[in-house]
Amino acid sequence: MDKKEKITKAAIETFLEKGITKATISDIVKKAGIAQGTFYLYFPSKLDVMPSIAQEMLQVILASLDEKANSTDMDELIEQMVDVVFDVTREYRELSKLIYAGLAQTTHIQEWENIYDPLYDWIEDKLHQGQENGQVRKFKNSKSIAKIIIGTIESSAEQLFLYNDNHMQVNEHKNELVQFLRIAIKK
Amino acid sequence: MDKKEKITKAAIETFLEKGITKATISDIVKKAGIAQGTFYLYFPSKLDVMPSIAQEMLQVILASLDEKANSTDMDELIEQMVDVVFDVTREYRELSKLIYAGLAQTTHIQEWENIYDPLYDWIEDKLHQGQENGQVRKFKNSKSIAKIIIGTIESSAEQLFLYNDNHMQVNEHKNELVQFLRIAIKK
Amino acid sequence: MDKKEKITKAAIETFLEKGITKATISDIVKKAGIAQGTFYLYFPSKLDVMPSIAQEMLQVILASLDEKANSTDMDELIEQMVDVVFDVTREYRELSKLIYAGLAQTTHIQEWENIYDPLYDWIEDKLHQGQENGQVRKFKNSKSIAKIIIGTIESSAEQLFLYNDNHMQVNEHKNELVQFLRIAIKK
Amino acid sequence: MDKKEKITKAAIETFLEKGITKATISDIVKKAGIAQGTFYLYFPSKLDVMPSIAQEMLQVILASLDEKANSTDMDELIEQMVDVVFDVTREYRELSKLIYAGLAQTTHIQEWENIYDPLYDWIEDKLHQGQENGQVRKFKNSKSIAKIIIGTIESSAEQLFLYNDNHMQVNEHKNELVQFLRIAIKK
DNA sequence: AATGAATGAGTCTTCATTCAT
DNA sequence: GATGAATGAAGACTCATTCAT
Repeated sequence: MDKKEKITKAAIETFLEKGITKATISDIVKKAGIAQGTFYLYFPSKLDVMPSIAQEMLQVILASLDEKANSTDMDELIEQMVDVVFDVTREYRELSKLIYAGLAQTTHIQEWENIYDPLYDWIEDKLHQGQENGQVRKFKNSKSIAKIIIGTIESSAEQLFLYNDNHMQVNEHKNELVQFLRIAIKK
Repeated sequence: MDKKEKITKAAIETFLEKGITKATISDIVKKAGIAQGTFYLYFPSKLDVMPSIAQEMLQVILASLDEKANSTDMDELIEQMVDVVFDVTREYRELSKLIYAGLAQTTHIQEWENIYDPLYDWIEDKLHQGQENGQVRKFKNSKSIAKIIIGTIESSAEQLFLYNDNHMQVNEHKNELVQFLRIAIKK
Repeated sequence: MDKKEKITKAAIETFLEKGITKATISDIVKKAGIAQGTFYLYFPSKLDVMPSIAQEMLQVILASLDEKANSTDMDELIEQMVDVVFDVTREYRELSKLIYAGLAQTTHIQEWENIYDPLYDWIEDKLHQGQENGQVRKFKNSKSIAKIIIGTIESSAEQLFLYNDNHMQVNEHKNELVQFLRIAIKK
Repeated sequence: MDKKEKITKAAIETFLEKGITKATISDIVKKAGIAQGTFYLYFPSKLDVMPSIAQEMLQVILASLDEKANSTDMDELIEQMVDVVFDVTREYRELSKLIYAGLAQTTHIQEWENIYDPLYDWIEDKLHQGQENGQVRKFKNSKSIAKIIIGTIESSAEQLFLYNDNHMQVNEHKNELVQFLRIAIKK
């Protein structure tokens, strides 16, 4: 494992443990097992490690979608998509939090968009297939719809797993969400 | 104006100018015109001012909804709601950013939920009225639907105004979103 | 109970809990149930409460000596004295510590001497009685001997109960001390 | 001279000049000629320098004992010991005070015991020699006796030089003390 | 006499950054 | 490239003290 990767892994762990603000470069290098000065040979600052981290998170989502969301039936597919995003968000709950937080502090917004693009493409592709099957209605701008769908699912996942008040019933909410998306999309 | 309010106002200004991380308590008290120690009589730390700020932001949204989103026609109402959230997010773009960033750093998640509750109630109320008019379909859990709607609109607003890549057409996206919500909700 | 006494009691508790350095006037007034400013009506500073505290400690020792150290046999009396100082030091272990610490920080040394005087007098008196009985040898300066005796017993008590390393056998050490004093004093 | 030693020396000077409470880390580093942050590489806080200081004080006593207290006659040896402790306490009066004050504020009591051990050993060794010469009586626990002797001498020195009321005649008191110890120890 | 909110000078402490090795 | 001791600027935070009520 090269130094850059070592630092990224150590940064993830440290951010998860302490939060971005309280994490120090000293913590990171200690965990990475390298010298204080070495960090600066690879990253100019703490926050510049964020894009690499976001990249990793999205790869997990995409891999999981490829594996688990492949039904040709739109009703089923929507449920599978919701399940994947919910599962990943739940499993990487803290990692998600820090990505959202980290991005709001960086100037890497543009990179963030680029990182998300493949996910929007994936959805758009599925929508097109659904339209060909006659299961999905026509859209003026299917890229927008893709973004809306992802936004809808992710905001629910956030409410449930990041800002969870423990009063919300996960399954009940999920069923409403799936129903909501089905009606909004289907022909 | 009491000291707590003074501090909150000053904190908003300071956070907007410098960002949360770079803002110092020293900056805030200078702007508030109070002594360094006085800050600590009201808030234990910089981030503990965030809930008050979030409160204020939500009040703006609620006031704006009351004023501008009062159609009895569900199609129109949805567009009005989207407009309000879009307008407020656009206008208070930086304030929104800092709230999202700030919350991810605090442990005030529970408070955050309490702050948002009146907004969910507002939507739920409108949904019930729509159901009585026969314009809106029945839901198992209308609170969930309210949260989904807000999440959907806000995530779009975020994508457009906070993480905007400048490639998205605002109006086109908005129209898709309105359409999306109408279909998802209506009978 | 008047305010001054209230403050003294509260100061003792606070010093015991937090140590003198870390104890704040704010802590003391909170415990005393009075206002911040009220403290300054009775004491100019935190350390100026110390003499009152020392006074209280010595009263306990003197009362205990009067009650428990009254044998007319010098051998027995010495053991009783040692027992009393040991018992009091053990029981008021923390109070003792803070008195020793507090005195080194105050400028109330003179007061401290005055406070201890009755104790030296008590010992001197007993020595004179012993000399009349023919049990005690003659001294050039019996006040000095009184101070030496007290110093010897107290330093042992400190070693045992304040700076105790848990390796010293209390009884064995006490027996040596009693024997040591008996031989040093007796005819 | 390494940094740790530099800091210790500077701390001694600073404590002597200002007292422990009023001495600041800033004072210490200025005197040591190092940066503020460097202090924290060697000591976690101001009071954690105390054991090093105590160490140094004891070395002075031991060196002085080795040099000046080496008579084979017990009567003479006792007087030499008393002289040494009196001289050192008088000369390092303020240093002594601050050690007593500092230790009472730290949690380094165990270290304190370890620091004193060589002194107790020194005395014990002399007692054994005296027993072999037939000048000293037998003890059940000679370690206890060593501690009692040191305690007796030091408490006298404290009374005379630290908490001195200026009414005590040093020589007269010393003579009584020497006599007291001779009788208590000798066969 | 009593209050307690407000003060702000003064410290402690952290930590990104450097640079001689 | 790698190191890590040293730096010192920068901020957080405390708390004795004041004073209008």
